[in-house]
Amino acid sequence: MVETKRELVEEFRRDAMLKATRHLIARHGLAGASMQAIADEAGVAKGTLYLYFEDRDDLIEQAIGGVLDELQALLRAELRPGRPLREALHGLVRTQIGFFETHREFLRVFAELRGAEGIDCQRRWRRPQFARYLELLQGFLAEAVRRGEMKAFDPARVALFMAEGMSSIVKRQLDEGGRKGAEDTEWIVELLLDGMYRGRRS
Amino acid sequence: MVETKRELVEEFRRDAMLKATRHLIARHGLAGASMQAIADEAGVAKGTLYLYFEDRDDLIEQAIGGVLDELQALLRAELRPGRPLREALHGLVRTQIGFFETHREFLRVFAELRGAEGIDCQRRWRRPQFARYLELLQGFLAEAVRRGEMKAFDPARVALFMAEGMSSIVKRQLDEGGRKGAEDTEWIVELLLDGMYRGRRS
Amino acid sequence: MVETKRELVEEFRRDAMLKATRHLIARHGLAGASMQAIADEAGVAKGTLYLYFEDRDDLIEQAIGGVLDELQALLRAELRPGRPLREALHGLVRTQIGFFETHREFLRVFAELRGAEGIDCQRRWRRPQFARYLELLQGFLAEAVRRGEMKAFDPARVALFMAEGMSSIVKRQLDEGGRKGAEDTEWIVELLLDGMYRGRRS
Amino acid sequence: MVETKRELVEEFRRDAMLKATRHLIARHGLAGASMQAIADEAGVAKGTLYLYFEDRDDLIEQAIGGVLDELQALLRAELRPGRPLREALHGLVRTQIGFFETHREFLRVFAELRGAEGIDCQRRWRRPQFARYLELLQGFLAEAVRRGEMKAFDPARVALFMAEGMSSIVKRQLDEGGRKGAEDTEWIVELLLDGMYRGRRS
DNA sequence: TATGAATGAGCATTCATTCAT
DNA sequence: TATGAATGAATGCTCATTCAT
Repeated sequence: MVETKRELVEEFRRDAMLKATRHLIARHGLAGASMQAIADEAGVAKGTLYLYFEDRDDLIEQAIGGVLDELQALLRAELRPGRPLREALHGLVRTQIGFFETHREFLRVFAELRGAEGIDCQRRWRRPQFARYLELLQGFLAEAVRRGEMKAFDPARVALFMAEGMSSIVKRQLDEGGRKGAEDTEWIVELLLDGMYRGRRS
Repeated sequence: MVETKRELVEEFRRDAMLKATRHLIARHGLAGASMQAIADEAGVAKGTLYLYFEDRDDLIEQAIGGVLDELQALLRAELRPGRPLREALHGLVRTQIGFFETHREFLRVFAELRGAEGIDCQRRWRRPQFARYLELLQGFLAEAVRRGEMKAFDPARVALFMAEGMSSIVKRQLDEGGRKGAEDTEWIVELLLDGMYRGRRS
Repeated sequence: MVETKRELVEEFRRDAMLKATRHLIARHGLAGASMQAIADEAGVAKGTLYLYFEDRDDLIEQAIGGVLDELQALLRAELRPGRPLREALHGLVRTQIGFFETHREFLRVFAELRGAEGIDCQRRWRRPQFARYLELLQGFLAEAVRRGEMKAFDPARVALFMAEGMSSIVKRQLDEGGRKGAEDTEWIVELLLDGMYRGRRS
Repeated sequence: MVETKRELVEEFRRDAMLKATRHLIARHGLAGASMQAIADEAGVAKGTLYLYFEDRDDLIEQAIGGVLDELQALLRAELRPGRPLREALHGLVRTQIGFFETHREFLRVFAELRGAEGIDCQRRWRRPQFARYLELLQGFLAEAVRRGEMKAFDPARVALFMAEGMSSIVKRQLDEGGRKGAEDTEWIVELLLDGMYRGRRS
């Protein structure tokens, strides 16, 4: 029982540090999240951060990873195998938009993560988070192609295209203060499924 | 005449600095472009950089801006008013892919720029470059909507969506060493115009 | 009785801490004996160290002092007043070499202690341990001079000279893994008593 | 000419830093010679140290190395091959004592260097300086043995013994403020050559 | 005008010490 | 009494910016 209490306190502080980290990254970018700044924001001493996390990379990895894991789980539910493409896509877009509306602080990280993809990644954590997200989406699209519900586009490429396009929209929406998640969901799904062309089917 | 000569020399050095900056950013990222590294690469002294540019941000802004201006001009030619949507889109995608194939060094910056969009502009340069690019595209789409060639989607949103999706594809393509610009152009245009859906027109 | 029992326990823990300290110093040098490392090695909490010792300096002083006291006692037995110089010197060298062969871990500290001798005693513990050791030796030599068995060299100087020379030999011997204590004893005694010169008595 | 002036200034500052380093080591030990402390003592900014030296190790190595090289050269002159043992030894002791009387700040470093010999040398510079000094002495002794002027003691061991004994004497002398270099030279040479024993030749 | 030596604030990280439990 | 989480000063090092030459 005593142990539980202590653990609660620890969990609380740990969360405060992770939250502070995300907050700072959201406001000032990865570079702006210095250990001192994080400590100040979290209301602890600099040294305390090192009691909870290995080093800066570890702290940032966990701050980012936790949230992305959550998103991952939500999307996995929407993209369950066999679901009709249109329906699944609708769920995907709606979920992702909703997620970022609650974690708006997180869009910047997401963007920086994508930006750093692929080149000269000395930061060990940058890679896998976004990659796992893409694989999920790609897997679903591949199945849709097999089912004949989707054109024979390369699922990996389309997944990337969608992910980027979509999150840029959410980001812009939130930057502008709007909250038109429902509307956005509609046109994005239509654009992706049926295209923007009004003319005769080409 | 003497004045002109001096100006030529100045322009030459200025260009050397901008080129060095772009080169370094391309190879080592924004963080790798330290003032010392830029000065060395450009063959000038560190202090000289401050005679031509306000500070590091200014230098980087101009280094990036120059290239984006070039791209801007190319795209403006493709998106000339009245051009059929499909044709213009084709040209847009092809041009942009081709541009980044020649300036592959530049994709990283592009990504980082987009990542930083909109939040906390201590970095004052991040904003306008990408915005101008979008406005161009958005203008063309608006006209397509007016002409009735495109569905009544918000041109600003679609422009953003397209731009992000497309550049992420190019980035990935180049990261992987591939050179399938022509193929990519085709499916991207088809996806955007007609959607990925294989079923009956919805 | 209860009190005695408690005292025993305390003494036991105290010893564990001192032993841990010596162990760490031996393996990783003074700098490697951090409070955390000592606490871990001793199986107590960091805070507990401060219940038994004033601060780090105090702990280290006592850890070192204990061993030196032991050596001191051994040497005192060898240097008992009136013993013939050659015999006593032999005993001294043999004892000291033997001591360090069993406490090899300790030579490093010994060396660091001597290095720090005499200057700027922010480290208050460095001084007295080695000094006491010297006084013992010096006292014996003074007597040998009085007895006319030794030349009228300043006993304090000779004591120092001997002590340093000797322990450097042991240190080197052990560093190299050798175990030639007996041999070393012989030549050191001969060098000190009769010199290295081979020619006629000068 | 202009170049010469600049070089002079640089050499001057460089020397100030090296001197400050030695001074601090002498007063507070190696650990007390932090980059900030050295910078303050030398009257420069912390960053300036890194313009002249690779890193802390480099700075300390050079501060120590330069002086030891000088000593090395002096001793080499005294120990020239073929010189009679007594004469050479006299020169050696006198020179070394004199050297430390002018570089008294240096004795502490010397002692710490010897202390750190042989075990767990992560500091790359600690080793070679003292070793080279010993090899010089050892070489001379080996020759004296070959010539039959010295007893068949192991020259390496005797060199070590002498070096340590001697420098401890100088150190003590200087710590106490005395300046009895001449006297010390005499008894040390006699002790080493003929021993301390007053009785009949043994 | 051009230089590059000098600066010092800032960074991530360590560790002796304190103190609420 | 014993604990170990929390602290924060200190460390080695980097780099954008300044300024005497």
